[in-house]
Amino acid sequence: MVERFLGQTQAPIQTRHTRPGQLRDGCCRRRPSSSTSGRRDAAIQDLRRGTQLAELLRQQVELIPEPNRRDAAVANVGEISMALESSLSILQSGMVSEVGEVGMAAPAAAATYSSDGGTGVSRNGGPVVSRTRRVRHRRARHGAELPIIKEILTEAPENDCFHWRKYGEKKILNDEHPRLYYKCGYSDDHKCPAKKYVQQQSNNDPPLFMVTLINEHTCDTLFRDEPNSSSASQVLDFTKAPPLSHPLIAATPWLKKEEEEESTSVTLATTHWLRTWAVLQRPEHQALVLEASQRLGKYRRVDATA
DNA sequence: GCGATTTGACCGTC
DNA sequence: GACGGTCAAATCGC
Repeated sequence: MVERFLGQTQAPIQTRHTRPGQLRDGCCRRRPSSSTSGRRDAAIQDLRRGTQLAELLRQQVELIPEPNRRDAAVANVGEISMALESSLSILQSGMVSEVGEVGMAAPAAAATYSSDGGTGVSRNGGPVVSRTRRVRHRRARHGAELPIIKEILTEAPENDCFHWRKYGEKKILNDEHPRLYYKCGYSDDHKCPAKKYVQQQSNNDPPLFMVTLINEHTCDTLFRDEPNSSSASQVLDFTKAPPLSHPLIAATPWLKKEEEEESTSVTLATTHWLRTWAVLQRPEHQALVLEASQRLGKYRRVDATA
């Protein structure tokens, strides 16, 4: 029996437990729709397909024998997955609330949370109302503002492919759940400044967590090869990804200016996906993409004959 | 034995 | 003084 992917609910894809071959039949390209909701649905379908492909790619890069390059590649694919899931959240919520500065190296930019106590929407479509809370400016010990890279509402706060070490836990005033403090597992070895705070936001099943990421990782760049290295091809580098105005976006017919105000979230979400896709199209990544495609084709044939 | 986690104390900011 | 963030000793688990 061929399981349908598009017919699944909007529950998040549990990438950690997805095995090779689980990519569902039916995730073929959507047809552009003239309506805004149709375009939104189409974008959601594409993003889901992208998430499946990212998982497939992750399984491929995990076969890289060299631990350092493998970890860096897995981390980058994790960023892809986070970008896609964030984009899905945007589309399913119909609202966008960007927090902080987002660099090209971290395409999972958009969050479904506003730090002023606004509302978000869970990935299964239900509204998430965050309590009004006092938000203090986060400052480093010596008074400097901590750069918040992004805030993400997620059901899987651990699922970002980075190695974190917990260093504290604190009961926060007027919050039911404690805040957990993590720093990069390489903070000592490589002086990586990345940190993240995780706080449960709801008692839903599964619960939702607000993840606040502080500082960019520098540890993964240490693992990257030099530009002239012949072995650099298996490391995805988002710093070279095309800008938002890339022709790929302009060439997407269902993102024309009409109904612009309603298509903003579609555009943003699709931008993340197009950027991801454009990176994967780069020649140095073609070997991985080709292998993933071949495996995908094999699994589809298995599904089709099942 | 070693690395990760826990948790109370401490520190800086407001 | 209250609060959030971090430290570091104690503890846990493999």
